[in-house]
Amino acid sequence: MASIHDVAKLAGVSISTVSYALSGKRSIAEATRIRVNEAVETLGYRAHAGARMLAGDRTNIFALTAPLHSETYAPAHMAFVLSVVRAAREHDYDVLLLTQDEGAGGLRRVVTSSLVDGVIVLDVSDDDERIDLLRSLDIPATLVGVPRDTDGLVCVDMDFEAAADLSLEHLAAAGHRSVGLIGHPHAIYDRGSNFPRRFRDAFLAAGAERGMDVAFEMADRDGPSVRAALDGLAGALPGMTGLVMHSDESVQTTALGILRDRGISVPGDLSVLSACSSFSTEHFEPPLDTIPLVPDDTCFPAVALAIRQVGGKVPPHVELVPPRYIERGSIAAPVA
Amino acid sequence: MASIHDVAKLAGVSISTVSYALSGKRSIAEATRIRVNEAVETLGYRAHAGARMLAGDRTNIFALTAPLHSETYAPAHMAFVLSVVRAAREHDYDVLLLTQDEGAGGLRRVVTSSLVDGVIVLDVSDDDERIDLLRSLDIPATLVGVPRDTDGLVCVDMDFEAAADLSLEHLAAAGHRSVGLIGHPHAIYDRGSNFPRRFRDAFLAAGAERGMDVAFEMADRDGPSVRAALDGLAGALPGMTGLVMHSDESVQTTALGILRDRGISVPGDLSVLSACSSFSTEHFEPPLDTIPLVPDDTCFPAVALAIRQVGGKVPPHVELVPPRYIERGSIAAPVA
DNA sequence: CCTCGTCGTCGAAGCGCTTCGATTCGCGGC
DNA sequence: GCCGCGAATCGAAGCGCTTCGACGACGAGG
Repeated sequence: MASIHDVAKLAGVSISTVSYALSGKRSIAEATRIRVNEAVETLGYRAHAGARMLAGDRTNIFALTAPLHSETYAPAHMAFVLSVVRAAREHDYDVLLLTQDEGAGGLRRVVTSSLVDGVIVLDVSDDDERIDLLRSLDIPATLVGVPRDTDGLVCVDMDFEAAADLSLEHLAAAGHRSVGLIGHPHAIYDRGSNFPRRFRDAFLAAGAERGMDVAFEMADRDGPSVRAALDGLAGALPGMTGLVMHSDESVQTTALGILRDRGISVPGDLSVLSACSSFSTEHFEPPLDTIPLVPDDTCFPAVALAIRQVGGKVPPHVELVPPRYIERGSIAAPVA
Repeated sequence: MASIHDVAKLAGVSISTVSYALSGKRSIAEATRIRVNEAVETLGYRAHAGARMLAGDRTNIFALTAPLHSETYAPAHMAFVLSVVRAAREHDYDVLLLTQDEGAGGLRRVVTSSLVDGVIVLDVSDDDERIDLLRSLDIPATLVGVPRDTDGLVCVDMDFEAAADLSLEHLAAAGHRSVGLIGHPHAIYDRGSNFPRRFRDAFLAAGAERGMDVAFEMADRDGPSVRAALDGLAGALPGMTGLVMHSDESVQTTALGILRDRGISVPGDLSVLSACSSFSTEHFEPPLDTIPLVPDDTCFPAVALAIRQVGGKVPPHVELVPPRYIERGSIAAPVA
C-alpha cells in the first residue's frame, strides 16, 4: 500500500504539503495541488485509517446500536439500519454494527477504545440501559426515538403525537365520529418500545379532545389475533365508521383480507388509514391513505446531528419530524 | 482516556511490559501480570484502536457486504447479518456494514485504507462485481454462497444440492412419485442470486435420477401468484402427491392458506415439506417437515475462515454444510 | 530601498501502541 | 568460582498521519 511518503516523493513535495493539499486545511498553490492529486491517483493512495485515527483524533466511524428483539418487525428494522448507513456515508462516515448480545458492553468497548466518534441509537425503549451509559460516556450520540427521560440527550423522531392527531383530523373532516385503532403486538408495548405507546396515547387523547368515540386494540401477527382485534373494536364502538392501523405490514394485509372476507368494503363501509407505516401501502387492495414513516426522514437528521456533535457541542434537545399525509382514496364520508 | 503510559506508571513497569502482559506474547512474571491487570482495571484502560491498528497491522474489524435488493426477503437477510456480527464478536472482531449504494467502491475504500482485516460477502450472485475486486485486492475474504466461478475464493454455503436430494429422498421413502417445487420470486432467479437456482437445478436433476415426476414453479409474494404457481404444478403433475417449498415465509404461509381454503389437507391429501427456510415452520398450520437453513451454520464457519486467512494463507476452497432434516409430521404416505 | 504581511512550503514533534534487540538477574553445571 | 542460559524487563524505533511553528519569497506601502 502506498503511503503518504510515496505520494510526497512522486509529487516532489513534503509529506505535510501532501496532507494539507488533501485536507485543504491550509492554502496550497493550485499547481501543487494538481501534482499531488495526480500522484494520489497513479499510486492509488488512501490514507491509512489507523494512522489517521491516531494522529487526527477522529475515526470517521459511528457505532450503530440497533437491538433486534423477537417481536421486532425485521423489514422496518432493516430499513432503518440501511438508512443510517447511507446517511453516514454522505458525510464520509462508516458504520460499525453492534448487536444486543453484548448489551451495553459493546457500546462501552467501542467508545472507550476510541474506535468510533459517536453513536446512533435505534429502537429506543423507555428505560434503556444504553441511555445511562451514553450519558456517562459523554460522547456524540443521537437517539432515533424519544425515551421517557430525555435529559441531556439529543433525540430525533417522527412526531407521533402530531401523526395521531392528523389521522383523526382527516377522518373527522370526512365526517367520522367513531374510529378504532389497531396497534402492534402486545409484546412491543410490554417491552417499553415507546413509539407505539406514544401513538396510542396521543390517538386516544386526540379523540377525546375532538369529542370522538375512539377505541384501541393490539394485534399479533396471526389471523385469529387480528380478527379478535377487529371484533374488539366493533364491540367497543358499535357505530365505528373509521379504522386507523398503526401496525406492521402483515397485520394490515391480514386485516384488509378479513374485511374483504366479511364483505366490508373500503372505503364504502369503512374508511381505513395506515398510520406511521414504514412500507408502501400503494399496492394494498385497496391502496390506503397513509401517514408514512420514512426511515430517511429521521435517520438523516440523526446522523447530521451526530456529525455536528463531533464538531462541537450541540445542546441536548428533541427534534420531531412533522407527519405528512398521503391520500389514496381509502377514506370517504360515512354512510348513515 | 487512560493510555498505556498511565497503566505502566501505576503498575510501576515499562509500557512494553504492559503490552506484553496484556498480549501474552512474551513471558511475564505472575506478580507483574497481576499488578498490570489491577492498574488496567482501576484506570478502565482500553487500548486506543487507531494506535493498535497502526502499530499492530491489524484492525480487528471485518467488512460485511450484504446487498439488499428489493426482492430480498428482509427477515432472512437480517438474520444472516446478525449471525455474522455475533460470529465476529466471538473472535473479538467488529463488523463494518457496507451497503449496495457505493457498489464495490465501498469495499475498495475500506480495504485500501486498511480499515478492515478482511471481508465477509453475503448474498453472492453469479457474476458479482465484488468478486473480481476481491480477487485483485488479495485480502482475507469469505463468501457465504457459491458463485459460478469459485477460482481463488474461499466459500461457505449450505449444500443445496444435498438438501434438494434429501427432500426427495424423504418423500420417496414415504412412497411419493410425483412432487412439485415452489420456488422464490422470478426476480431472484433473474438477478443471478445463485442458491435458488442451485436448489431448483438439483431438485429437478435428483427427481429425474430417482425416476420421479417433478415440476417447478416460481411464486411472488402475493396471493394470486402463489395460486398460479400451485395451479401450474397441478397442471404439470396431475398425480402430484408431494410439495416442496423453497421460498420465503410469506409465500409458504399463503400457500398453506390456499390449500386449506381448497379443502386440501396436509398431509392427508398432500405431503408438504419446507426446504432451506431460514425461519421456523413450527408454528405453521400444520407444522411442516423442514430442512432448515440456519444462518449460524454458514456464518460462523465463514467468519472462522476469515480469521484463519488473517493469520496466514488458507487455500481457496468451497465448504458445503450438510443439510439436516426435521420431522414434524407433514409427510405421510400418498393416498391411492 | 527597507519593512512588513501573506502565501506556500517544509521539518519535526507527537498520537499510543507493538515489537525487536539489549540488559539484568539468578541459577545450575562444570 | 566462573560461564552460560533462560526468564523478566526495559528502552527505543518505528507504524503513517496531522499539525504547529518556522522560513523563504514576493508584492505592497512607506
